[in-house]
Amino acid sequence: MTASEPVYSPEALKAELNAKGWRMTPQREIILSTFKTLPEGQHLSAEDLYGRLQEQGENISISTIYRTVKMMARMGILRELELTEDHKHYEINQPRPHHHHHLICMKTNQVIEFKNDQILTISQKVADKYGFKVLDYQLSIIGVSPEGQRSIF
Amino acid sequence: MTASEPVYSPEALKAELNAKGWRMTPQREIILSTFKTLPEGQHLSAEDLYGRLQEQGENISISTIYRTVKMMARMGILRELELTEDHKHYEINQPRPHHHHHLICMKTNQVIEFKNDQILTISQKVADKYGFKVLDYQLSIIGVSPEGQRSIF
DNA sequence: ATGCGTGCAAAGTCTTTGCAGCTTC
DNA sequence: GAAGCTGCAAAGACTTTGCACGCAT
Repeated sequence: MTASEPVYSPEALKAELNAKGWRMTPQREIILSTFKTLPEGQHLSAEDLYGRLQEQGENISISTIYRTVKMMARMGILRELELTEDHKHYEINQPRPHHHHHLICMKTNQVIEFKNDQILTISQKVADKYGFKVLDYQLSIIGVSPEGQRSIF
Repeated sequence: MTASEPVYSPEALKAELNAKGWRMTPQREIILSTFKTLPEGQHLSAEDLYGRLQEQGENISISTIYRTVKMMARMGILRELELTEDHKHYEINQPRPHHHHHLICMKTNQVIEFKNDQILTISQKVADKYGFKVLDYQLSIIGVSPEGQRSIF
């Protein structure tokens, strides 16, 4: 998937998995669907997703969750976000105009999303120069929020 | 430190630490100096740094290294990089024109640096809008390199 | 029928923390 | 002198892996 193709349907996922000799499973479909219905701006860690599915009565093991989100990130379906905390977060990888970036406060862990069209252009130009296929592009601005600036430490 | 101030000297580090009631130590000076003399484009994980210091006969414990790089990242002296591997890398946080970004191959873990002046402008505009003080800004383009594209998986 | 995927539990990797003694201010 | 800092070892958090069984193709 390039940055400007539509979000995956279950059928598209199945087709791509099968093309690689892999398989569609109920677990993979549930996980994809969970991310697709997540409100914009929400992102889940593996544990978040596990808890959420448990609440819904879906018993998908934590191993499968880790395996699946990593696979989907490698396919470009999910974005792997490194916010300030010590674990990864995932969210659906949406094309413009939904694609966004993150402004992160190092002190409070606050995360603000923002959009900017120039970044796609810059990213594609750089990727083209080196012959890379783009899966995702993220501008992360790391700083200190107004609240964070009020504390000395 | 904002994105356009000069790189830290030992004296500047000491001054800033003291202002917060903290202290300068030989370990902190050695670690700062190691990053400052690192060739552009090199970045070290905590273990890398530990090994490198061991080779030089500097016995700084791994705990101190973790504590120090995290502290320096929070101060804006080091950039914390999340490449594709499962641990963080650190490098000195340099102002323009040395500031750069990363193009990362998800399959081969290859990392290419690139520079782009627009990104500073964009970042400062976004940060200003929300009243954030900028410590670092990183555009990470995640994709697949030409070599990576040749393998099916 | 084949062999990929899942769940479980165990192991692994990276990172953090409690504490006693040392060092800096 | 007071308080932060280090080193050590132990613990902690997150993630991966081996294996047997089940399920998609």
